[in-house]
Amino acid sequence: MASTTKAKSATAEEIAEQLSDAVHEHRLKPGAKLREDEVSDVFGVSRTVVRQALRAMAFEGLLTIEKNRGAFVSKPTLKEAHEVFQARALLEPSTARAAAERTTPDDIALLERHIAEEHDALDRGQPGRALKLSGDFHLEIARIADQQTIEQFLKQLISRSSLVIALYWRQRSALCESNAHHALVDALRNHDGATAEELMKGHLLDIYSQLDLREHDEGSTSLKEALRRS
Amino acid sequence: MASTTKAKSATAEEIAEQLSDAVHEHRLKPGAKLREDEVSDVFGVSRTVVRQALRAMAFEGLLTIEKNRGAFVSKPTLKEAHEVFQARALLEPSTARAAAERTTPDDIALLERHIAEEHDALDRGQPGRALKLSGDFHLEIARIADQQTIEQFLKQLISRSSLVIALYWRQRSALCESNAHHALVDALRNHDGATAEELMKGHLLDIYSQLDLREHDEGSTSLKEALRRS
DNA sequence: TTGGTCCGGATTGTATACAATTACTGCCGC
DNA sequence: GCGGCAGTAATTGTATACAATCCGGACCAA
Repeated sequence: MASTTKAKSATAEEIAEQLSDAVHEHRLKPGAKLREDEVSDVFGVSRTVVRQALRAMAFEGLLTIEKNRGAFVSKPTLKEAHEVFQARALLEPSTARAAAERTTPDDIALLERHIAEEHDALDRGQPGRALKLSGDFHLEIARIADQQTIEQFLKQLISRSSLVIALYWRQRSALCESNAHHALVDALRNHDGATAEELMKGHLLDIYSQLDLREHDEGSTSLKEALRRS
Repeated sequence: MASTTKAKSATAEEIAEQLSDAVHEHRLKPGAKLREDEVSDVFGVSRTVVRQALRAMAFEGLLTIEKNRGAFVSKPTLKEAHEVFQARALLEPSTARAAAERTTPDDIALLERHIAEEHDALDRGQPGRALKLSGDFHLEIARIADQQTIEQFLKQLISRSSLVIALYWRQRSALCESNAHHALVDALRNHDGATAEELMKGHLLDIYSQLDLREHDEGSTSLKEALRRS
């Protein structure tokens, strides 16, 4: 599963982060199962630590743990997909406004480096990594706003957004959001809170509108799962 | 700690819920330590299950787990206190508006029963229980709005609010919020989203303004802890 | 073939044993 | 009395052993 069989002896946080990255970059796709002793082999720790990591990820919404069955990468429903972006629409614009009033030159430099990395990843044909960086960009804004609580929620929402994108993204349109991020940085640099708020609102709507939200059959697995839950 | 030494063999979720109730009702106060084998004795399960419960509570912000030291009921800082109510101000008014459009007569009956219980608890001299019910009232509104994601966040925010209130509530003013809740129910019954939103906004500001947010020394323990972190 | 049942293997859930770390007490020197 | 130091008890962190549950295939009967 992972690129290289990694080093031994890791903490639960490190395991969770590496697995989270894999999910964010769509190397682990929704529905994939994570067996405990498989993960424990890869990371060279006991199942005890692995279970900590998996449960932590479940709490963030990345995994869904079914009792006696195991941990699976979550498959957000259409309803959950809507809810995620509704919640983001409530939290992020105000946060962007607050961030604009506190942005320092260092922050600007960091954000611009971030965008550059994002472009770089796209050029190298690593869309998964670009997507993860794009999510981190949004997180960075919450950090600048110095709102740890909201940042924490946003982390979960962005994680779930990544799953939503994996499931419902329209293939035809490439991710053209880099421009939106650049405009946001401009607003932040100018301490223009109102514009930052509006840009963020529009940016979220833009992503939202690029999702395919129609009801559709989910392939063979959904039938089995539907029966299981009967 | 608990009222009666409870029955044996409970699940992690049950343990977390009972402990959470104790925190919400201020029977477990911020700073209190929860030892693993003590809890495991009370509930008649092994430490393994207890640790699951404690970690789950830590994710919700109720507990803070310090490595090799144990789990303590969280003591939100002033900054965190502000952040909690800022986040609630972003989430709850819109949610109340959404709820107003979906409220059913059954929901109204439920909410009114809820308020009655709240008054009852106050009359019986159980302010802790009244506070918990008050928090559940807010959660109920998110449920009516059919926003599970926001409901989940709100659960955490209300938990933390309970801790904030335990630490920063001005003793002099009794909790007079019951009227606010009643007015909200009226707005919901009339499907008056705009009014519900405004009432919720005002209600949150009301609670917020009743907190004592000045900087102040935190007593003897903070010194020891400050030294520990040096 | 279809349907059902039973059994074996695989996987997760729980308890326990052990290691690592911390806190505490008592003692000593000053 | 005060501050440092050591040894021990107490507590948490991790690994492992065992129990419970689930999945899948074999087998049999209709």
